[in-house]
This record gives sequence, structure tokens and C-alpha cells, in this order.
Amino acid sequence: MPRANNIDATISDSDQPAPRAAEKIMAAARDLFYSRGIRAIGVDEIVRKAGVTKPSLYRSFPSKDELAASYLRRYDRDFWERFDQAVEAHPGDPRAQIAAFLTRVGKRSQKPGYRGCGMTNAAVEYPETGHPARIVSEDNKKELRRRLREMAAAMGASDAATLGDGLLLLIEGAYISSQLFGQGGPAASVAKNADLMIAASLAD
Amino acid sequence: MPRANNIDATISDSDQPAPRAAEKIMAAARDLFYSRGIRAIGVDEIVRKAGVTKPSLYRSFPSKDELAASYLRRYDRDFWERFDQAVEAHPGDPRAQIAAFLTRVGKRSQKPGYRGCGMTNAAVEYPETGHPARIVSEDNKKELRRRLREMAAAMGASDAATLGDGLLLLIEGAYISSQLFGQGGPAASVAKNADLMIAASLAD
DNA sequence: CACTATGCGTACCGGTCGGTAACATTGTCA
DNA sequence: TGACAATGTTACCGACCGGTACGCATAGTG
Repeated sequence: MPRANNIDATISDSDQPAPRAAEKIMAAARDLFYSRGIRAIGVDEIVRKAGVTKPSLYRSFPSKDELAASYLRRYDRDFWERFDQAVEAHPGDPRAQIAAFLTRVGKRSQKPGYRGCGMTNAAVEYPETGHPARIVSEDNKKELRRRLREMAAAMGASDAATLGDGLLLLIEGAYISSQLFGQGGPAASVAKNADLMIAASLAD
Repeated sequence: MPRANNIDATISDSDQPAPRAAEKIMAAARDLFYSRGIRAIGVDEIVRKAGVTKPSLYRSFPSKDELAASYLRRYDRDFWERFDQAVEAHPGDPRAQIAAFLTRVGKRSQKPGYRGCGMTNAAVEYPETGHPARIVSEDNKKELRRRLREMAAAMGASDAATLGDGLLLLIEGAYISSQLFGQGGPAASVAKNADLMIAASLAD
């Protein structure tokens, strides 16, 4: 009975006890993968930080690549939670939803330790098509693109596809430039610039 | 007499003969680093592709990290060459200069094998402050930011810093999303979106 | 108690990593 | 032809990589 198959569920649904080790491993992997990159981190360092041993890792996760994919699936869930928070804060007002989301991204980008989007970073680290980690990232970005275009249409943009894509470019640019420049970087202006772009698109 | 110290110059200035092996190594490293990432490529694969041996690599480059930095310094030169081509094509018209540059980026982003900016990618792969590869990337991006703000000011933008940063966000977003989505991705609309943003900024 | 299931640790695997020592061979130019 | 610089050849290094065989400890159950 390979528990590794539904480890994502067992970790998140903490009512039914999962191996304690798996949670500690995931927590350690999350910190290390996010802050220093997936390729840069070896499994030894993960288990050391988690305070467990290597076989425990491989009982809960079939491989390092799958552990990375699990980390990203969790990242994906957290991402949509943040996104939907911004959406729900401004019902029926997509422009304000975008502004709320981007204001928060801009603020987070100024905090120390912020290194953009874990999924974007993973896609850069793993250009190979079909890599487990990459698949999670690509799916997330496709869905994000779809939702942004949808919101652009709801704003009444004449060219919703272009505006939605423009917003996506700004978001990804904010993620990346935050780790290129750190504090004081251009990501701080993402909300303002997005609003300018939206204004120009709606006036078109 | 360690030739490795000024290997960048000896490779680019081909009038004074440089070690043939160094050029072959650089060409191989360039292809491999760009298409598959720096961390993903081992020195063995580089020398194999270059048709040389490992000691030859370490006679021309002090380390793999320095080879990566050399690759990026070359990338930096090529980048500014492309950038300045767009600038020189439209003297005294910064808005057209940006449009020309971004149109080209948008087109390149639709070609197979395109994987964004090598320097951006390297910065994602090496978050560690002070890494030789990262330093080259950071310097390039700082200079790019400076020039974009300068151009935004020359356009007459009331808030040139914000517009320049917005353009930088769009550019970085185009680089990254090109490898997230490949052909048909949002990077194709970067020039159009930038022009919208500029228009809104100037009308402000 | 004995039995089983489960979670975990010790110790180890072959392979690859970046990097080097020592020496043979080549090509070039005086 | 001789000198010298550049490259190739071979073999090696310690460290680390992802991954695993196997045995031990504990908890729950009859």
C-alpha cells in the first residue's frame, strides 16, 4: 500500500494521521526549495533540517522530483487561496480585485526572503518538458492566464486577451524582478502600472 | 601567467590568437547553459560537446562558476548590442525605440528554443548573493533599469521612475512567460501592452 | 503474553559532481 | 632544427548525488 500516492492529501488533511516524518519533510523542503532553489538542495540537507532520515523521505515520496512536485502542489493551493482572497474582497469588481492582488504582491516583494513565485522559479530550473515539477507550474500558469483574461473581459476591455496577457506579464515581471533587485526594486510599482495599463485598455 | 584572467577579452577580440579550445568550450557552454540551465549541465558534458578535454577547460577558466560568469558576460554584450540596435534605429524617439526592442523580443519569444533571458534565468538558479554568475546578471538588470527610466523621462512621463519600472516588469515578464508558455504565450503581446502603458503614463 | 503492522534508523550502494596531477603530443614560429 | 606554448591522454581525487536493503523499536490486538 504505497502511501506516497496520496501523500498530498494526507499532509493537508491533518485529521487522519499521516506519518509525522512526512510533514516535517515537507516543511523543510518548502523552506529550502523556495529560498535556495530545488536543484541546489540535496535530499540529505532536507532530511537533516527535518530531523528525520533519508529512508523516511523515500517512504513518503517516491523520488526527489516528486517531492518537488508535491511542494509545488502545495504552493499552488496557497497561491489560489491568496488570489481568491483578493477576488472575494471586491465582489463584482475585477479591476479592484486585480489591484488588491497586485498591491499585496508588491508589498510582499519588498520583504526580505521573498524570492518571487516558487512555480515560476521551478519552471526556470526545469526546462525539460514533462518534468513532474514543471507540469504543476505550467498548469498553474495556464489557469492564471485564463482567469486574468476572464477578468479583463469582465472589465469590459475591447481586447480582453491582450489585457489579460499584459497583466500576466506584469505579474511574472514582479515575481522575477523582486529577486533580481530585492527591496527597492521595480516590483513595488506593479499595482500602479497595472492600473495604468487597464485604464488605457478600457479607454481604447 | 594565468590566461584565464582575461579570457573574455581574448575570446571576443579574435585578432590576437586565443586558445582555440577556449572558444569551443565557450560555444558549447553557451548552447547548453542557455537551453538547459547552468546547474543542470556538468563540465563533462560541456567538454564532450566542445570536443575537448577537461583539463583544457580548467586551463582557460578557473572554475565552472567562472565559466558561467564568462558566458553571462558575453550574453550581456550581445544583449546591449540588440538593445542599442533598436535605439539607433529611432534616433531621438525613445517610445519608438522601446517599441522596436519589444517587438523583437515578442517575435523571438515565439521561436522554438527560446528560453528567455540567460541572465534572468541564471539569477533564478543562483539566489546566493555574491555568486559570480549572479553578479553579472544583477549589474545588467540595474543598468537596464537605469536606461529604461532614462528613456521614460525622455518621453516626457510625469512619473518616469514608475513608467521605466513598468517597462522593466513587462520585459522580464515576457522573458519568463516565454518559457512558461512557449509559442502562443503572452509574451507576443509585450510591445502592444507596453505602448498602452506608455500612452496612459504620458496622458497622466 | 505472542503476533503483526507500522514507523524509523544504520549503513551502504553505484554514479556523478567539480577539479587536478603528470606526462605525451602537437603546432607554430624563430 | 630547436624552443615553447597549447592541447590531448590517462588516471585519479574527495565529496556529494539520489536511492535502497535490512533490521530494530514501538503500538495495537488477540
